[in-house]
Amino acid sequence: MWISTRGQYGLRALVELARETKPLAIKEIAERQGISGAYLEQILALLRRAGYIKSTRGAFGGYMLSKAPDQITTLEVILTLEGSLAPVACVEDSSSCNHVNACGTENLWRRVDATVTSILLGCTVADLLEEAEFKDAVQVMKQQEAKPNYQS
Amino acid sequence: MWISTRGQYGLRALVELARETKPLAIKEIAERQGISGAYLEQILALLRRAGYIKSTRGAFGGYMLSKAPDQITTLEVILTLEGSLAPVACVEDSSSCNHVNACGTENLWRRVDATVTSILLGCTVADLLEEAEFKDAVQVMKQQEAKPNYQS
DNA sequence: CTAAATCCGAGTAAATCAGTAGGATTTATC
DNA sequence: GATAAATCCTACTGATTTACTCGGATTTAG
Repeated sequence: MWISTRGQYGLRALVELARETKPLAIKEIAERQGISGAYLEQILALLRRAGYIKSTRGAFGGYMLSKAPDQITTLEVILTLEGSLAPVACVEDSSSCNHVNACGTENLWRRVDATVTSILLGCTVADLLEEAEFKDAVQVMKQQEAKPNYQS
Repeated sequence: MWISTRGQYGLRALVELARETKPLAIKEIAERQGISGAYLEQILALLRRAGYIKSTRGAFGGYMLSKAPDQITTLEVILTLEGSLAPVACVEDSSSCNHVNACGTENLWRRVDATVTSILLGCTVADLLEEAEFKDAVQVMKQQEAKPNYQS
């Protein structure tokens, strides 16, 4: 598990915010996700300072996205919350290598890094919301199946 | 940096072993890589117990690969040393999810996991050795370029 | 016998993770 | 203006992991 809960919770919180058009309170998001509100608060603070969300203080306050969901890539969010996604240090900073022999692993790690980066760059919060809403719809369909319609 | 030095050092040690046909001592590998011998020893113990290398004890002892380099994928080595490569917990164990709403991030993390896995599965120790030897050759060529040949 | 090597278990300083705790500030509503 | 509901901010903490170090037991070539 190399994406910490900070990144996961943050991304999922953005999806929840993308569902709404009015401010959503930490407490509400935390309940939907089944996680600690105080912890989520710290994560949302990072996302706010990075400009992805804006807050309304006071009663009936909460958070809203400050950009359109399709303008927020999962890459930037994860980089904001996790710092870096490089599999090994030398992918970020090639001076961090001190081995004597030529290292055969460099290309491998660069390829891994580039691929992960490209997947996350190609996936926005809007895409995640779409997936979540599709799952919601499937869930509703299954419930209706289980409950046969006596009216027909 | 989500691949720890345990995985990196272990993989690089295997490449060193793949260069040799006789036992190579920890001390020698550690010097070539510029890392701690006592730490490397623990890593090699894991690789030995997992069956990738065999040891010869006593004077003039050391380690050798116990399989052909092209029969050892980087995936199995990294899994042995790192435990798991799943980006998030629910990719390994779907019961570890407790959120209430549908989660839009599941497919994303599964895609990342599958892609990383496939890259590592498609790269063997032989491939890493080839890259290392290519770099060695380039290094030699550069040195000869810098030192013009007065005999011609 | 000795030197060189692996084998094995214990310990450890530092960093990170996943929170908890508590108080200050802001704001809508009564 | 008081109150309740919310964000804001900083500090602390227990558990785990990381990247080692250390010491000694065992094995083996010469």
